[in-house]
Amino acid sequence: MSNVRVRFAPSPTGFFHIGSARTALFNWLYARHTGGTFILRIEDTDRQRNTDEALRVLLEGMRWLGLNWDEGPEVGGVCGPYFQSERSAIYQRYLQRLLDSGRAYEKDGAIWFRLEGERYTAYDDFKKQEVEKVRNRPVVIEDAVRGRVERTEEQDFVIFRQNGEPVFHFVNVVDDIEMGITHVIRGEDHLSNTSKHVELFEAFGAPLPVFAHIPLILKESGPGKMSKRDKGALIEEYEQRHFLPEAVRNYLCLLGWNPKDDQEKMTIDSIIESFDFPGINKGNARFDERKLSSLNTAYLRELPLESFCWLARPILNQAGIVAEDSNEDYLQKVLALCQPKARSLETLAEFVAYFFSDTYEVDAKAEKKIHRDANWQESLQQVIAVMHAVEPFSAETIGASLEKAAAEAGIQPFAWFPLIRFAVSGQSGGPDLMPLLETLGKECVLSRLHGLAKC
RNA sequence: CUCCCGUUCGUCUAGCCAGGCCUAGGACACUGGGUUUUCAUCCCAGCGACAGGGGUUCGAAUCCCCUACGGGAGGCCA
Repeated sequence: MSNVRVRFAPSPTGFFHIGSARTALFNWLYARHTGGTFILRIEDTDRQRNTDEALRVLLEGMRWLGLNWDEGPEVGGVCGPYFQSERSAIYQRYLQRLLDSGRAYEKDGAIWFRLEGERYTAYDDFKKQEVEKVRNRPVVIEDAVRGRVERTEEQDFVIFRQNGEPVFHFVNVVDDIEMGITHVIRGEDHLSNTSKHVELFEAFGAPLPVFAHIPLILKESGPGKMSKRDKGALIEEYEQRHFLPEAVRNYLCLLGWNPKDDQEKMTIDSIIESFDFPGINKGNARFDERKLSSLNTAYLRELPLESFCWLARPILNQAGIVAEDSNEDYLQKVLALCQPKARSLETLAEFVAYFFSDTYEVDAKAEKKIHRDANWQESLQQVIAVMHAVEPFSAETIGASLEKAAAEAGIQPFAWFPLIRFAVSGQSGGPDLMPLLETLGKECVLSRLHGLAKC
């Protein structure tokens, strides 16, 4: 156990943003890498939007990604409470220290932090007004990701609002001091705030934590960082779309960090082992769902069949494809056939639909392809004749019969495959054809072949 | 407007700190082949980038400066 203490300090907003999730992930990884402590602290100083539901979404998202916390809500810890709304007494104590040392003062009913330095007034083109500024010494931030960063804070800032509530900068620093946070890992959008925070740490005479500002996640298309309204911005979305959490987590690791050895699909243990600040990039990373999907497919394919079935069953039930009390053996057989071919759990229902019902989508492209062969009707009749004769109706016997018939007709047996597949599934792709036919059964196969012949 | 950060294939990135090993490597996507009786995997190949300009140097993707572009911050939001 090292003395590293990191924290993820989200404000419950009702959704779990992918950028927040990645910040949580990096903190968690660093804690696990160093054998330190990962703390979850809820920054609920804000108004009405902090509801129980908002907290639930957050905690569920954390659990879904497998980010367990060592101190925080539900698990407690020595530095509690872990909700800022319950820490008022601590903030009052710290405020008193600043008041006593003359580093805080009241103005307009709010309490301000006083910077040290020579005061003057200047016109602020952003605020479009005259403001008091301070000729202050620059704050030096030794950032673990970006190196030395200098920034000068030049205006006093509010630390307690008129309504008596402390503001983010104040509570954030106080809690980090109180909780013994050693490393502050957060998004680059906080880099500019860091000078305020350093001023506060110093005013309290507290040692500075190591700061590590990680790059932001940019939206997939268009300018700017990912915002909650963008597609793919919320962790809940991936859960609902049945992405595998290991895949999402793996992808998130790669957004702004890499192990520098060309590895991409990695176990979480190997990521924990190699995760460190030098591997974190400085430039922002653009989100790319295609890459996430390819990772997701890779994870899906290597799931044990048992796990695959366990995940697939409720999805198919919910989609109305498979009844709750359906034939277990048949379902197992279908899923075993489909796992190596399916791209995602999200699309699994449509992928397997034709196994469970005679009404299923017909792929227009596949149909066009079939019709392109002028003799397709004739071929279909030949296939029907073959299928009629197959007994027993097993993958091996069907294959052998087709091969024999094809040889007699002087063609390659696989020339019929796309036609057969389309006739029984309406698709151009899918599981291995022979086992597929065996699984559907003779009656169903013949009926569908005849069905297509009538068209 | 001010301040801070960044900039290698379409995207994620390796290389940059310790300049020559870079005709810039990998992955996703895309295209074309091959394996597979179909489908999918898999394999091979192709496509494709050092933002621009100056400097330092025998030599720069790598060091320095400028410009451009991108991102962030500048709330009694977090």
